[in-house]
Order: sequence, then C-alpha cells, then structure tokens
Amino acid sequence: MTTGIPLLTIDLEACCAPVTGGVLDVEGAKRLARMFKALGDPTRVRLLSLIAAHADGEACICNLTEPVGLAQGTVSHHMKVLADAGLVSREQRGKWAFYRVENATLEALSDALGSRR
Amino acid sequence: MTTGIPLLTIDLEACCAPVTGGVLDVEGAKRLARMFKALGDPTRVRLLSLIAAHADGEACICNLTEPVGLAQGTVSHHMKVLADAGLVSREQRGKWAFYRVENATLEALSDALGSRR
DNA sequence: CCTATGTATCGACGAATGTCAATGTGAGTG
DNA sequence: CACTCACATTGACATTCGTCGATACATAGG
Repeated sequence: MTTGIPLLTIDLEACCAPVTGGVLDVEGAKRLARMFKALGDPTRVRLLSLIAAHADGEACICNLTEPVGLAQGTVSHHMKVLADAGLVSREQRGKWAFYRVENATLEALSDALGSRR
Repeated sequence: MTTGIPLLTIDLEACCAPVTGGVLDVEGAKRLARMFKALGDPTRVRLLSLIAAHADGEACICNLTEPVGLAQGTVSHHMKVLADAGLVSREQRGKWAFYRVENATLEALSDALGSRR
C-alpha cells in the first residue's frame, strides 16, 4: 500500500515475521530499532568495517583491539552487542574467537530502509 | 577493494565525502553511527513509518502524538533527533509543522549497508 | 490586544550506555 | 600440573538517553 514507496513498512526477516502492514507494528519497530541501535555507535561501525576488510572476512578480538584503540574487554563487549543483534557471527577456534559479518542481516536492514527494486 | 562485497566501506553522501577507503575512517564511522543511532529507538522507527504511511507522505506532530502514545513534548523531541540526523525534513505551515521522510538519506544508509549496487 | 492552538524548549529523574581495571574461564603448552 | 595466552565477565563510574510536566514561543482568530 501507500504506493511502492520507501521504507520500513517492510518485514526484516522474510522468514518468520512478514508483517508488512501499512504502518509497521510495535514489535517490528522494536526489532528493527534493536539492530539499528547496535549500529548506533562509531566503534561498532568501525569494528564491522574492520572485520569485513580483514583477510578471509573474519577477525579475532586481538586483530581489532589495536586499530580501535580501546581496552580488550571493551572490544569484547561491543562484539557481544553486535552478535546479539545478529550482525556478526562468532566461532571459537582454539584459543581464538573469530567473528564474521552477517551479510544477510545487513541486507535485511538495507531492504528495510531502501526503496530500491 | 576487498572485492565488491558487503558493507560500510562506502561513502554515505556521494556529494561531499566520498571516502570509500578500505576500512572506513573514524569520521565516516561517526557520521554513519549518528544516523543509525537516530534509528535505534522503537518510537522513532515507528514515527518514520507513520509519516511515510500518512496522506501525502507528510504529517504534523498532532498527527503523531496519539498513535505513538507519548506526550507532545516527547514526540517533538524525537522529531528533532530525526531531523538533526537528516532523516526527516521540517516545514512550518501556519501553526503546524509538517515533517516528511528524507528518502535520499534512507537510501544512502541502505547503500552503506547493502552489497547490492 | 487577548485568547486559543500547535510546537518547541527546559528542568528533572531514572534507566541505559560506553569505558576501564580487575578478575574469571578455558584451551593450548611447558 | 603449573603457566600462559585469548577472551569473557564483573563492578564501578561518568555520560547519554527517553520520558514527563511545566513553561515559553509563535501563529491565527476574535
């Protein structure tokens, strides 16, 4: 409805909650906002960018601490926020924890914003 | 670089700050985060959706207060946050202030997230 | 000019957030 | 087993945020 227009009258995960009403229900707004909030910090945006640009598209905390210039615990905290929002995935490999960007989530958010197609 | 891949290694406003390096500089991350933070509140996401779905794609505060269920001052505050982030525009017309969604900004954010060209 | 109406702003308050130093945990190594 | 390394978690702290009620500002009508 409302023509084919712009934004967030859309579902985010085509899987479970299509929603897609005219106005975006309260729950849908909450879920969207939770993900956007995770992107609402410069450090976390930077972390995402660093991971994506890193070799093989994955990085461990030790790769991120120095470029970001924050304490290890703080970086770990930010990664947890990103992981909880579904923006990155975590895989333990030996002593290291490797993170990668979840492009599917990013695209879902992108679709929730853009008019395109 | 890094193939044609995913995310925020991109400029947001093709106008002034192309940036587009490999890793997204600190300033670019700040600007992106500022906009995402504005979207990081359920009420504001809802407000955007309400405006977009409203007749003629515009709405005044009085149109938004009731559906959102918050005090008038609070809604006004949220609209200021959205306007400061460039997500909506404001136009005074008589006693009313009409807000509309800035699709260009939304698309810029969408592009910063999505892989799609 | 007085009043009513639609918005914006202010002051206050509790809740959430970002950060660090310190400590806990778990896997690899001597 | 003792020790180290990579990471997570905890507790503390200052700052920011979302909300309200009250008040200020501006425009339109009498």
